[in-house]
Parts: sequence; structure tokens; C-alpha cells
Amino acid sequence: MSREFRRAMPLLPISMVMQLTELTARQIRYYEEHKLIEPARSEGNRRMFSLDDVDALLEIRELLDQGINMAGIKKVFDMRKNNNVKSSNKLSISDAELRAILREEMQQAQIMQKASLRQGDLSRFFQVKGE
Amino acid sequence: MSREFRRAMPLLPISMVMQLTELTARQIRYYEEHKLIEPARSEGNRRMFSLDDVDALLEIRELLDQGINMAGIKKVFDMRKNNNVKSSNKLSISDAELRAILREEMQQAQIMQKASLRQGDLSRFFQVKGE
DNA sequence: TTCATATGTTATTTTTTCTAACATAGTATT
DNA sequence: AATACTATGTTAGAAAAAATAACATATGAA
Repeated sequence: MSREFRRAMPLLPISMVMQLTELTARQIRYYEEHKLIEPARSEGNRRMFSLDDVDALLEIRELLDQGINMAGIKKVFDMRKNNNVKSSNKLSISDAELRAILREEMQQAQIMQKASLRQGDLSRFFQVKGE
Repeated sequence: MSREFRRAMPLLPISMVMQLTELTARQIRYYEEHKLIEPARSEGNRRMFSLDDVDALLEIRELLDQGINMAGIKKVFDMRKNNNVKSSNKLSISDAELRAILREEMQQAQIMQKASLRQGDLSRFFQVKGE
């Protein structure tokens, strides 16, 4: 519950999302225009993205690679959403599920790592801090 | 390892950190000036903060509340750093530790939730999405 | 060919962030 | 009390990031 909250929290500016996803601002805005994502807005009207948004964008990229168009991707997303609604009738999580969640988390972390390596760009943001 | 990576990844602009920590930009920059945090910089010289930075800032706030000054906080942080170096000689994590990590994660999530509730401000970023 | 889709490019405006300087309330020191 | 220091506020001006909107275009479908 709190984990989902955090993943849904809109924290990232578009510049970061561009780097994490290797998409241009134009592309990201275009996908929003087509309702594939709906990033939040700051007071000053800046788009603020969540990790969920980043996930979605990464998937959009893949699906586009597979030749699927906006409408198709929208369909895919909608189907998944329905699925989640149906299967989210569990109130507490078991011990085993705990592990599953952790596994999923690590996967997510991997995705980000990959993103940064793929473009070899994020490294610029890591300064060498003394000790 | 990948979890740590993600928590150390500088993704957030100062505006978001201000909201998460309830600190002013002036305060955040001042703490940086005193080396309590060392946020990364974007190409355009923007400060980019990691979740670790947010953690640190939340703690700085607490310590200041307790009447501790910059030098004192620096000391506290340095001590902890040394401790971590000494105790980080484990290469793989046990089953039990897995739980500990998860617990810590949830705590972190809670902090963020608290931050948003305390200021009742982040809610503005959550749009009501259909469904 | 003509049309539609996904994306590039450019111009203009607004918002955000930066640095730097000066101001000040509260503490501590002399 | 007078002075100095600390943490923070405030302001100004410059630079960077991001928004919208319009027009351009390559590719593939009809």
C-alpha cells in the first residue's frame, strides 16, 4: 500500500524521464496527448512524473518497437487495468507475496540501471564525493 | 545493491524536495553549503536530489529541532558513515535481512506519506484519473 | 497519389532555479 | 549591554528548463 503510494508519487521532471526512458520530450507529450500516460502537474503547470509513468513509457517504447500504434497500446493498457481491478481483492499480503513484491522491486531497480547504462548518460549526475 | 543504487539516484528537483521535507530552498542550499548533503548537478547546474538526500534532510530537520547545530549534525553524519563502512562487510543477504530491508523500505514510504499529509500539499499533484 | 501517424524543429512565453548580496532574529560571548 | 555568530529570510538578476503551438516531414496504408 505505501509502496504503491510511493511508486505513484509524481516527483520527476520531464528531463529526468527523458533520460530514464530515452524518449524525447515531444514523444512523451505526444503519448500524454493520446492518454497513454497522465502525468501530474505542478503549480506552475510543469509535468511531474511518477515511477509508474516511467514504467509505462518504457513499455510504450517496446510496444511501438513491435509495430503497435497508439490505439493498440491504449488497448493493451486498458486491458491490464481491468485485470488489476479484478485481481486486487486481497486485503493483506502473505509471507510469500512479500518476497514477490521485493523481487518486483529489484526488477524495477534493474530497469532503471539498464536505462542509465544503455544511454551511458546518467553517470554524469554522479559526482565523485570524497569518501 | 540495486536498491541502494536506486535510492542514490539523483532524480528530484529542489521544488519536490522542498515539499517532501518542508524546508525552504534557502535552508536546503545552506545545508549543502555546510556539506551535510551533496546533491548532484544536472548539465544546466540544477541540483538533483536522491531519496537518500531527502532522508538526510529530514534528519537534519529533526536534529535542528533538538538544538543541534551544523557542526553537530555533521559529526553525527560522519559517525554514522564510519559505522556503515565498518559493518558493510557482508556480501550476500540472509533471509532475515531481506525482511529487514523490506521493513526499512516501508518506513521510508511512510515518511513520505507523512510529509505529504503534514503539509497537506502533495495532494494537489494527484489528479483524479478516470477509473 | 493522398492521407494519417509519429516525430522533428522552431519560436515564444512562463516557470524554475541559480548565485550573490544584504537583512535580521535569536544565541552566545565578551 | 554590546558584539559577533548562526540560521534563515528576502530580493535582484541571469540562466536553464519546460510549456504551448505551429509548421515540417518520413513512413506506411489506403
